[in-house]
Amino acid sequence: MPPSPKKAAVEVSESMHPVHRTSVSDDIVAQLTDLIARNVLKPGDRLPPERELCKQFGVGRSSLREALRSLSVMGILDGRIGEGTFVCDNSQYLERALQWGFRLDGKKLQDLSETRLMLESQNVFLAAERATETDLEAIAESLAGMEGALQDWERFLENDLRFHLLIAKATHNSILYSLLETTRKHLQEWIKGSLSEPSLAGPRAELSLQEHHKILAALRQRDTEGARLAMAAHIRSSGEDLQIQVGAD
Amino acid sequence: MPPSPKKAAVEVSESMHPVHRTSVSDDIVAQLTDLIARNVLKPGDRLPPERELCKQFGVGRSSLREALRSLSVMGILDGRIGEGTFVCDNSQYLERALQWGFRLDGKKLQDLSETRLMLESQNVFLAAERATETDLEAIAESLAGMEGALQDWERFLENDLRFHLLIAKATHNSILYSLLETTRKHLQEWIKGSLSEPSLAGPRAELSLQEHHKILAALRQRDTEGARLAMAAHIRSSGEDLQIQVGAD
DNA sequence: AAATAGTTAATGGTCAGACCATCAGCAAAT
DNA sequence: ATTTGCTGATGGTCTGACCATTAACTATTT
Repeated sequence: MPPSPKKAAVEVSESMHPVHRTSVSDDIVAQLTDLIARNVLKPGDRLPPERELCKQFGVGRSSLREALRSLSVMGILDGRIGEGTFVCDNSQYLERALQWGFRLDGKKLQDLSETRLMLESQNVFLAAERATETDLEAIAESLAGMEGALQDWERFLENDLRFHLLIAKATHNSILYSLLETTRKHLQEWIKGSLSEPSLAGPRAELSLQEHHKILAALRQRDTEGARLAMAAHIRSSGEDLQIQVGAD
Repeated sequence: MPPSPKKAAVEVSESMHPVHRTSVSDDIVAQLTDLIARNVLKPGDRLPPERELCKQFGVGRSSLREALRSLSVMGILDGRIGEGTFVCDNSQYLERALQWGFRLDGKKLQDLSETRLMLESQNVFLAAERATETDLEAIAESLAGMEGALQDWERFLENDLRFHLLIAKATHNSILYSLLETTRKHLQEWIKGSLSEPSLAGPRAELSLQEHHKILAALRQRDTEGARLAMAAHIRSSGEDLQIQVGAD
């Protein structure tokens, strides 16, 4: 043996790099998602039976099922006993993904409402430019629904939500719509969880209605800046109101 | 047998509702995500061995593994051979989820860049209010990095990206940061795919530098509106430039 | 002929057991 | 004190079996 007391190991880091240990099911997930992303597998399509996919991929059924199940959990595939496995026709992948993210990432309430403020402001700005007559009609309808539900808090809120989502839809930008929808939903759930009583009676509802009318008016006039300001004011006002209720808890 | 030729089936839809057949692995996924969302399982924690979890849940190993694997694919769990299964310490669940969403949801390029414009504008606005001295220093450093890499296109872009992400970070709003980061990354990949040559030599880089300097100056002066305008102008300008290159394809 | 009931094959869902690959920890050897 | 080799624990994979449900077909009844 060489008597050298301290022999440094050969340094060959340049010529070799860590091996990539890719698990079988991860590989299958990657392949399938690729097929879906490239639209080779279209929503509604039926995959071959599991036992046959096993042969095609050359893997055991467990590994294959781990991959399929992963995609099912994410809302991308849908397996039905006796029928087969299908690609979900929802195509709302971004929304689903966002829900998972919000659910697990314990975000601060302030960050959430800040994000919402930005989204709503920008959405109404774009909507003022792009809303079609049909869009405006639908928005007006939801506002009418609010007016007709001053005594029914549940229905009032429902139409309130519809009003805002219809505006987002009127941007004709599906990303902005998805972002606002999930942000709002998550925020609403958060509130529901920490607010025992909906309360919020007469005067607040009247004010809210007034604010919504202002927004719709700006939209109709294609007043982008005015719409943005009206929306920001509305959200700030309702936010303050909420603050009071939560704070008084 | 009753001789009635046409006996209508009993209508009891009111008193019975479709049974909820919940698959075993879905149940486990729900339980585990709940534990994580409620912080009972903290990032870095190690789960019991699979064979023991099987007993605790009272399920077979396949079903359990389908659940664990689903969470692994989503970047929530991390299984290491010989060591165990751990809760990912990333805690960037929202980012991961967004990546999945963007990957599968074939979004229009215009929607993406529009979303990016909004995020960057709003982020720089908030950053002008909230950036700490450390934040500003880091941003200035990345700008210096750009200046020192006028000949190295790769490094220039790298510092460019860093500049924008540091601004997003300076908002101290993790949601806005995640949204911008994933949107940008996805956009960049999209571009890389449809752009063979990076080209874009001297004059464009100089202009870009100038715009970045304006943004930083506005940030330093806490000029929220100025920062927003500078950023919007910058993105529009670089967007037009990109349009030319892609269009000239 | 039409509606109903029963049968069968296909398919996803679950379980059990086995084996492999890899890692941490420890003991033995140098 | 460092290296080497062993061992048990653990995730990863495969196989085969059985169950539950569905659709399609067949036989029966009306």
